[in-house]
Amino acid sequence: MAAAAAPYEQVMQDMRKGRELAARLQGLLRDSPEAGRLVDQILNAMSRTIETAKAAAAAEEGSEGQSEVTCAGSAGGGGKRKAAGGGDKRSTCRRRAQNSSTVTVTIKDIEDGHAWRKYGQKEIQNSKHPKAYFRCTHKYDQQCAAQRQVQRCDDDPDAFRVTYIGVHTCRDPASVAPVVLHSAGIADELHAGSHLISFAPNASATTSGNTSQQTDQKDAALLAGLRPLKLEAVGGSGEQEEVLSSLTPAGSSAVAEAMRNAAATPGPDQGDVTSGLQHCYGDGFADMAPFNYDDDGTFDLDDLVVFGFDQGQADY
DNA sequence: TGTATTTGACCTAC
DNA sequence: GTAGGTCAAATACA
Repeated sequence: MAAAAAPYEQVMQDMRKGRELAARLQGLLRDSPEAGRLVDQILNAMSRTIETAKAAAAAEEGSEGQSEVTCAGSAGGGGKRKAAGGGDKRSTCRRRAQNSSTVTVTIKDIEDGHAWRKYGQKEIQNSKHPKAYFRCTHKYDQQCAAQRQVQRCDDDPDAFRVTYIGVHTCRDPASVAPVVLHSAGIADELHAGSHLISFAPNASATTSGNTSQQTDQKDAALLAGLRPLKLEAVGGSGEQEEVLSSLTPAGSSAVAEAMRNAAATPGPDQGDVTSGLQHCYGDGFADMAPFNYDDDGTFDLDDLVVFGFDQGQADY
């Protein structure tokens, strides 16, 4: 327990900073591009917070130290699964509700500026809507263990219940913002590998061919007011009611455009921006809740609903 | 042609 | 035994 004291201090420090930044952001969000920079700072602070918390939790957990959700490289190469031998490699990897930070939030817009790759979808018992499973696009090239599960709310079709598992450790070239973090003191504390959201309209100064090409086109679609999230209603057969797909790195710039064109676009005006925060804050705040972050510890980002949280060490 | 998504099957936790 | 989570071949798309 003594070992957790230092991380706890760090946690509290970061969270206070997050709250302060959030308060500032509220005032700026309306029409200032500086909101973008603040968002970036908040994301990084939260990311650090979560990592610190995880470290503390791991220390307490002792031997249960592995906090990542998945085993890197277990599926990267390919090869048939019915694999031979007998020993299933995944048996050690696949755990339900693993000991990693797991946060569930309810948001209206699931766009969060990260590149997600859908790897599965499942009908869930007692739920009208299927649950979609996403992992970070950079799971294999950067060993980023972040995952999320998205399910449309039964009672509010406009809302999504998003479960974030793990924290991004990747540095998405399509998401890295050309935003200069020049705020005194703050930028220095930010470290590489944390969340970065681009608020630049053309963040396609990337060299990875696949994303640049697709990003351009999806940005174009986004500029036309479309969301990167595609919802396909599949009525009739009743097999699936909807499919969540196509979250792309382009989303980050979509947010920027949504901000810029908020007045002119009938779409999700600032909601897009706050929704990015929603998950961010949901991640951070909910994660920190067990650390007694604050009595009334709300960020006043009113759209955020912390639906619930599970500590990584929760017994399952 | 390369990449992302879909989807059925498989595997594990409960 | 069932439900949830993941894999990977097939397919779609840009």
